[in-house]
Amino acid sequence: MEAKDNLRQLIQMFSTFEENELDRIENCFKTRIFKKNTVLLASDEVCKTFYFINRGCLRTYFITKEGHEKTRYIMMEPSIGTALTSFISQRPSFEFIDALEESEVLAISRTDFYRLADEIPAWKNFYLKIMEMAYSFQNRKIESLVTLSAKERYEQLIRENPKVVQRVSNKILASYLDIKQETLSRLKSR
Amino acid sequence: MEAKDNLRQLIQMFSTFEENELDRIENCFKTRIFKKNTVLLASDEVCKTFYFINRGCLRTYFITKEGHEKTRYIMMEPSIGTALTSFISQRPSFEFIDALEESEVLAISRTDFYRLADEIPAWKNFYLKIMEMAYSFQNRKIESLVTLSAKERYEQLIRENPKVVQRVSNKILASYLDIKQETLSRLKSR
DNA sequence: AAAAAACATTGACCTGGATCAAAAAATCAC
DNA sequence: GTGATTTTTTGATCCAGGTCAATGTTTTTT
Repeated sequence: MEAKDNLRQLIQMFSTFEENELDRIENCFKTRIFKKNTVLLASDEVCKTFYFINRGCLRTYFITKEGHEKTRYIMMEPSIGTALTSFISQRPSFEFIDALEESEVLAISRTDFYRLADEIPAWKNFYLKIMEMAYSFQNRKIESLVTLSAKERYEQLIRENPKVVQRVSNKILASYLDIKQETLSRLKSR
Repeated sequence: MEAKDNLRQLIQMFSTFEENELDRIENCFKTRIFKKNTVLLASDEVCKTFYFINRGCLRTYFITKEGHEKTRYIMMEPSIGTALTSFISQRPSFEFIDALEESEVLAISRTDFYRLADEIPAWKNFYLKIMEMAYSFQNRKIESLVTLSAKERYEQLIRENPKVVQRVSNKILASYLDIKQETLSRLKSR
């Protein structure tokens, strides 16, 4: 099956698995399809699912007390992710997850995810790698926020993630870059 | 020995160890004392050490192309840390580590750190917990940067980490909060 | 304890990006 | 396909926090 093959391929980039471990892991994932704009996790809910995106695009974001959306992370196929803070702590999430396009994902429950971590050492390494990457990603984001202008952040995104710029609306891109939609529009015309 | 007892106490807050494991771990750490302003890691060096701060205060920071310091993290006793991105990847660090006060630390080499992770499951869990915490911390920092004003970030720091505000110079605090020293000075007088 | 260096404060001024408002263009729903 | 909703663009204005410069104050060095 197409989606599960893609999953196998991706997780093997992070850690080394036996065939039977891959079978075991694969069986924990269930296919789900979400229509555009579906909310997979609302704020105040506890995040109990980890996603592999096989087709489409999800994002995590939160809403400020002034009512503005701030996008933390955009997941475009093939990739993985979830509302990590809540997934880890099992406290209510301040983040939302929603689908920016119709998306086909493979989902694993937190219970299964952690069971795998206890029972398959390579899966614990996989988890560790994910955390390392997530950390580095956030670190990089802070670096961009504190050293680059709005325009430079936009140019960096075009350079490093042109697919996202092509497929995602300016409204969402702006919220990802932490600038206003109006500003982004002006940046592009300059 | 005082410092090593403090180390034992701290790591047991993250994971559960046997006595003999603790002995083993403890033996990997060497005591070092750094004078104020000592640079423990310069940018472009590869970070090969992880620190437990038993007394004093270290920080990680980087320098922008305009020559401004940006402080990422302040470690005040008792705590742990290092220039994580380089420590993980073993690529040259863009971050520096230096001592904000005369500090007594226990240091473990990356080689020993990873050997322990392979040989003591509880240490791998410890590492995972650290990564989870580091991730959450960075996430929180981004949230503060994108939702709070300079004044609100300063007030949050006073609220959540008053010790740091007392012991660290305004120059460093400002670079931690991503504001200018002059602005911080004005905030305080308002 | 004096000189030097680093740090903190205060003032005047400037600017990148936000805000508010309204029109134009694209997308969606039936 | 057409009306409704959402997104994008453009204009006018504002302001938090930066910059530059000068003066105090504290810390370090000798």
